Amino acid sequence: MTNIQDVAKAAGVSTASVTRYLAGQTIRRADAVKQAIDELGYRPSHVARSLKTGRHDSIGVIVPDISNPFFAALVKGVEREMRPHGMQVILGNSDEDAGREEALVRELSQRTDGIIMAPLTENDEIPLALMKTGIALVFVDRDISSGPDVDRVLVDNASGVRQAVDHLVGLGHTRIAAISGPLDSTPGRMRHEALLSSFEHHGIAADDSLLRIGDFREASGRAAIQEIWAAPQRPTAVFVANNLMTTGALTALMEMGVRVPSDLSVVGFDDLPLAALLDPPLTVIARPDVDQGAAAARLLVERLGEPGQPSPAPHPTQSLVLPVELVVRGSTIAAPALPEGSPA
Amino acid sequence: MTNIQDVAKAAGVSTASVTRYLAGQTIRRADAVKQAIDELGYRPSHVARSLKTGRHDSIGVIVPDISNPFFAALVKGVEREMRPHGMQVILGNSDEDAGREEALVRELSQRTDGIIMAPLTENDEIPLALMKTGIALVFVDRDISSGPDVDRVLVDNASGVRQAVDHLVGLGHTRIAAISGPLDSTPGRMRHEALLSSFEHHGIAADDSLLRIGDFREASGRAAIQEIWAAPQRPTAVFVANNLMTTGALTALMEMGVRVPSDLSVVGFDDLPLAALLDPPLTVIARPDVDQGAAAARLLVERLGEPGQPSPAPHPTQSLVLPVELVVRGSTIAAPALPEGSPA
DNA sequence: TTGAAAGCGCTAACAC
DNA sequence: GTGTTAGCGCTTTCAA
Repeated sequence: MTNIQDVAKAAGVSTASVTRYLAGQTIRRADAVKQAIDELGYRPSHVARSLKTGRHDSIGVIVPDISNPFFAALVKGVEREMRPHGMQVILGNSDEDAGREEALVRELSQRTDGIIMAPLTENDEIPLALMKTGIALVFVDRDISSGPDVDRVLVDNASGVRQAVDHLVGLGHTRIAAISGPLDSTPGRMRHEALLSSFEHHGIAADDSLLRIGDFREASGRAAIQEIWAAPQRPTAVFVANNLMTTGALTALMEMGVRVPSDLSVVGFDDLPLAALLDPPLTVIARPDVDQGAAAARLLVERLGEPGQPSPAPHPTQSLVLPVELVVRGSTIAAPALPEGSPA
Repeated sequence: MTNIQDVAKAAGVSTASVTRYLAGQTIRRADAVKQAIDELGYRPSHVARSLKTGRHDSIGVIVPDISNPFFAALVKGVEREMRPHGMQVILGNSDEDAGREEALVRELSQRTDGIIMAPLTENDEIPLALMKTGIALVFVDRDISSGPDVDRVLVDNASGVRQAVDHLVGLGHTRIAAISGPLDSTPGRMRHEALLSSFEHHGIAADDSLLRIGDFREASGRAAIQEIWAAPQRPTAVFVANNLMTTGALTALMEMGVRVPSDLSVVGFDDLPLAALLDPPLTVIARPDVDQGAAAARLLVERLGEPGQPSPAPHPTQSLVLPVELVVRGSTIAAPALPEGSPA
């Protein structure tokens, strides 16, 4: 590879002048340098530059599952926001694996100026270690319980669950099942807690045989709904705490011959790309995905500044909570008439 | 940050010995070095190491659209295959934008030892430039017309289209519409060519009013099906060349009140995560996604070798063509009885 | 086995 | 505005 010395020699200047030219400063022999660069096909070594400056002009995004459309959209939001700032976005997919998350953090913290991540669990200690290295950090979608001093973007999980439960109760449902996410993750815990408090608010008794905890993956949604449907008293509606588990639950229901919504109303957290095309179209709590990523990217840019510019002054961390929205489609209908002898 | 000198000093050895320890060689004062590393929390600088060795122990994957489930799955396959080899996977999403693809290639070629990519078009010159830098390269899913000397993994597009057309013809369809992909991309061109030759093989006249070219994105599927449905003689079946356009077409059909499959049979290329849950369940050509990524990763590993090991001897490039498979679900049924006066 | 020292390619004082 | 030069942190000859 041709290096800066070759260019300097060819242009008859010092390497310092080439650097200055590259940095956009005005130098006398700019044309000669430009020509030398073009002719030699010179590309500055990113590695050498990083070693010298300690900057990388890139950021990392670490998500638990890139094949979850929510995270794919989130990443898109980050990229769109970062593009005009001249920062490369490097993506890491931890595949819901703590070991892999750690490897990614270790790796990306050496190649980037800042990291946007959705920690696997609230007890995740990996981000703590990261913060000590001084790299800029933004949590998105998920939080950790200790170490509050980080920028973060979350959605209003509690409000979403409340809207879902209100909607079902408004349709006359009282036997409501739920498939929650892992209680050691922020969205899992917040949604589950909001569910219980919504039940309480509406005077609905929490029936353990109708409450299941999954792991946010498709298979756990399948298993959970099968158990729920085997309960002594079946529910008339079910709330599922994320998109993948909803998919699993719907598949299992179809296989079991349970008709949605006549046998069972279904409302899911997270919109799905094809939710409107499903049979029936799915009622969901939709939350911002692209926007959530973009918001996280903006927080990071505020902290890092633009490439080539001096870093902005440190400022207090920010917590953003984005609103969510109930989208009523066809998978929720009024509860069937109460069987004889039921309480009002 | 603590560096190798600090460790060497603390352990009372030279930096060379620390390097040797890190490389797994046996040195006399190994314990002291280990202790110094632990106490100081030393992490070798990846940047400095890369500058010196020219290796990165990581690979890049560049896809046109990470929110396309096909590419998300492909990336997953790459990561799963790479993990045991100790190589980090860095992901780039070009968002179907040539400028962004170029930026990613420029960036990742400086941070990785090899790149797996799906070039945007067959005329894409970016990979050619990349090959000149000597970095290892594997094409996946898409190819470029010039510069054949690259490892590649494709799927049997022609066979897939043939299976789809055979299936429709077998159901009695003769007025078959098609929404093809961009003719300057490998899958777009191959599928379109296979379509025309399948038509010819079955004696079906290609009707321009039923043939549309999209861009593999959802909106173009919507627009195309609307145009097709406005044709003087409507089709009884449509073939759509990828998943996103299929989604768009189905949405538009629903909005137009066209019933699938009674009004129109639909077969799509690419399976969808929710294809079985759609109304009706979608008949598709399913192709390997995770496996395609894993295969590409394997080719790259064969070329690069393991981190820390000497590189394997160069060997001829390989081209893999993976089989695809027709999955018949509910969106294709027998063609309606011919209107009076039609030819047999 | 070990240490000294050169140098990967670049940037940023510093002196002119 | 320009050139000289030290040095970012590491690996790798080379001699011992």
